[in-house]
Amino acid sequence: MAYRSSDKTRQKKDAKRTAMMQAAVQVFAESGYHAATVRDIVKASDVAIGTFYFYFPDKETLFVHLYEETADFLLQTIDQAIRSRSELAQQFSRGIQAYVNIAVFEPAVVRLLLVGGVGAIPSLEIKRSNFRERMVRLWQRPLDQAIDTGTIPNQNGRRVAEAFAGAFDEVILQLLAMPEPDMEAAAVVQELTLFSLRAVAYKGTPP
Amino acid sequence: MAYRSSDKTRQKKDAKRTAMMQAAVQVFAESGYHAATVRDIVKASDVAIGTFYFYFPDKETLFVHLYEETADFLLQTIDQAIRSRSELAQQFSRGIQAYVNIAVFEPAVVRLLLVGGVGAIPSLEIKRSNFRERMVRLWQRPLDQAIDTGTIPNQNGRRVAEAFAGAFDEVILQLLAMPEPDMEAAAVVQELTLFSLRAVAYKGTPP
Amino acid sequence: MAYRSSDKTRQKKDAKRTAMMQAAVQVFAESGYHAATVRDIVKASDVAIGTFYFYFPDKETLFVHLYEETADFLLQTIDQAIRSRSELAQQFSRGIQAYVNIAVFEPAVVRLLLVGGVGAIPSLEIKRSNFRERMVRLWQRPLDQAIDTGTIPNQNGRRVAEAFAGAFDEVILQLLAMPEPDMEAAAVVQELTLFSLRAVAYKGTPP
Amino acid sequence: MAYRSSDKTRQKKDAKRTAMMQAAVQVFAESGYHAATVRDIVKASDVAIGTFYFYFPDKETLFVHLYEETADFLLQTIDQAIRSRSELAQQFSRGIQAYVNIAVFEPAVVRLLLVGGVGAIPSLEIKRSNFRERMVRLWQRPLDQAIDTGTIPNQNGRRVAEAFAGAFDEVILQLLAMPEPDMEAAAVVQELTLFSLRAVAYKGTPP
DNA sequence: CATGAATGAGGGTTCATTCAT
DNA sequence: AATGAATGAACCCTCATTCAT
Repeated sequence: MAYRSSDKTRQKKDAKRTAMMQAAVQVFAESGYHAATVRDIVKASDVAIGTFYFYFPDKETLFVHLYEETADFLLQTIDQAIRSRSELAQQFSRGIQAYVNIAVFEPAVVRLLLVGGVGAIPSLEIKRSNFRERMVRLWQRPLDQAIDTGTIPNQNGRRVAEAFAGAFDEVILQLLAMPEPDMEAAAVVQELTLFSLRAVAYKGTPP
Repeated sequence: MAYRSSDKTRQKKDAKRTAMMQAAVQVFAESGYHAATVRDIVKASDVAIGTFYFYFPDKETLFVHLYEETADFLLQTIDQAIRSRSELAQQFSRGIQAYVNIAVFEPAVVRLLLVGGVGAIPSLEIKRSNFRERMVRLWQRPLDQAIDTGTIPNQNGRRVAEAFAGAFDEVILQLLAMPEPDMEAAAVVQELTLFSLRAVAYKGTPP
Repeated sequence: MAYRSSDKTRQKKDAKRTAMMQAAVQVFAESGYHAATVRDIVKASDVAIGTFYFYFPDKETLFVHLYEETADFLLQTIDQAIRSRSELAQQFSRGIQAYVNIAVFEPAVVRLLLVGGVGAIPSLEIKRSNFRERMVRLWQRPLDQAIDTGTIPNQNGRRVAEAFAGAFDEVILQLLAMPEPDMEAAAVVQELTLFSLRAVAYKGTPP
Repeated sequence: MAYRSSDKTRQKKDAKRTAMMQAAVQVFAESGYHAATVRDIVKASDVAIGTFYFYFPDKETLFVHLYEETADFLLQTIDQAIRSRSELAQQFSRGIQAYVNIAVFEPAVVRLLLVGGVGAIPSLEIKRSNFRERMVRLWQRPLDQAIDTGTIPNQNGRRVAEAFAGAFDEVILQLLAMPEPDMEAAAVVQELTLFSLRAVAYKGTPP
């Protein structure tokens, strides 16, 4: 009694937790795991340091959680974009589009995944390689399908997918390093799409 | 006599210094900048901690210096390999070969550059983007030449070079994650070469 | 009506307060002052942390209060048992019996007094030495009387009482450390009684 | 070379370690484990906080080590005093004498053992009960011998030894609470000896 | 030159306490 | 009355760096 709990209170608490997590993503993305201090995060969230430990068990757990959540979000978003089409050229076009979109609108998400977690923690290394693996598989699936259906000539789908994963990451990171990433986004999407189609010796008409 | 003695001393000093730097490269590559402690480095060098500060001003300076030196070594080695040939296909083949070679024989060098310096230090960020920039230019030069001479169709040489840089890095990192990288090295070189030639719509005969 | 209502309220409030204090005694006895957290106490009382501070000003004050209250209870119970008899042997027998009873039925009370408050807080030190002092005096009174009446030979009543206080505490603590203290309780009472009577060179017939 | 190590340096280091441990004993004895902070200890040793961690792995380990070392010292000293004689009265006289001596000359040692470690740490609880156990056995040995040889009547040697252990502790703690413990020391020894001999119904001539 | 004892700023975390609801 | 989210002082500990020997 008293305190009509589980209604507005709970919502507010969840909102705050979410806000703190977003702030944490920014800070981790900016400085990387080690350089980012809990004090930095609470400063960015405008709360006291004790509040951090009210919402999260510790810095490491939060980071790993954020990393996984963010990885899932990125991978699922791209995956859905790819799966929304059945033609290879469309699949790449959409997938790259989705990736670039996230990079432009949520640059911290991409930075967290690509640079924030590097060399962070032993316990994260496995998550990281897991993320890389899933990223590679993301691009490998449409490739293998296209090889099966004869849309593209036979090739090492796995290795090509690795190359794509690395290529897209680098180009997107370079894009984010520019003063106005959104200006270039469309061009990047198109060029990467054509690049990838050429790289797999795709003979159909590009999108 | 005197100059010889001082010469020897100098040599000895340089030898120790070099040994410590090599140990440091290993440690930094292994753990990343923050997780690597000065104590780890001196332990690996089998000297006292004071000795470290006799040879190097501080951890950060050493790291930055190592990063630059290592970057120079990698870039120059690849660059020379590329410049040793004049035909695009050969240039890529040799360049990739050189990169893979370094990765297989000096994995710490590659790890230091690709992961050890990520999110390490603000003062390193500029060196890192510098390194990325030079890496991109490395591949862009032969591309632009080939475009100029009509060997390959017109395309955004810069962007394609970025994609290559990222692609090669990722594939090489994946190679290093395998149990016996040297077993796969030759295949990786060939596949990456073909990949890159297809990606630029090269019509000549592959090497 | 009004006074009854407020009466009920008062009763309810007191009941809750009492319940919390009992829970606190258990927690303090279990972990000691420092290791016991306010959160432990409210968890054991099944109330919110704010409620704790509604009933008690702070952790330290509660602990001191609990300590004093518990000390009073223990000392008075033993004292009454002693005063219920006029013969030395009976007095010791009854006093020891009372002490052992409390230990068996309210072990937390004994633990709180004997170990929970040790090295807890500067402000408690005086209460602790006070408790020890009263405990000593408890046993000293019948001793001095017996010396006065010639029941036992002359001796340093104070020092002997100190020895008894310490002896009883230790034996009782050892008893509480056993798996089933109540099994041994009767034997402990008898042995301690005989022990103490011998120690004061009592020549009458033991109880 | 340089630095004639393992001679003066090592001695100095050991001396400092010892000095810090003594300071730590004082601080732990004064405040108890939890209330004593590492900063208190280094302040008492007049060194920086890092120096503490150069010599000791952490607070807990040091405390446990100190506790064990101190316990061994106390128990062995008393044990030797007891074993130096073969007659019960002499054994108790000497043992008590040894205990009181330590209390007077090294009060912190006694305080650390009797109050400093109470409710400190789960990992210490076993050491504590171990210490109590050994303390009891210390007094039980001469008792059981005397019972065997018929020097004293049959009785529960274990329980009596517990009582003695508690009695001596309490009297000694009370002694240490006095303004000038050494003034009373001799009287305490004599009285406790007589007390214990009476308590076991010893009929020979007291020392 | 080389050593390693010594330093202390700063990081992660706990927990008694407050206060708006 | 009761709640529990929020606070921040203070704790333990690490590690880059210095300096007397």
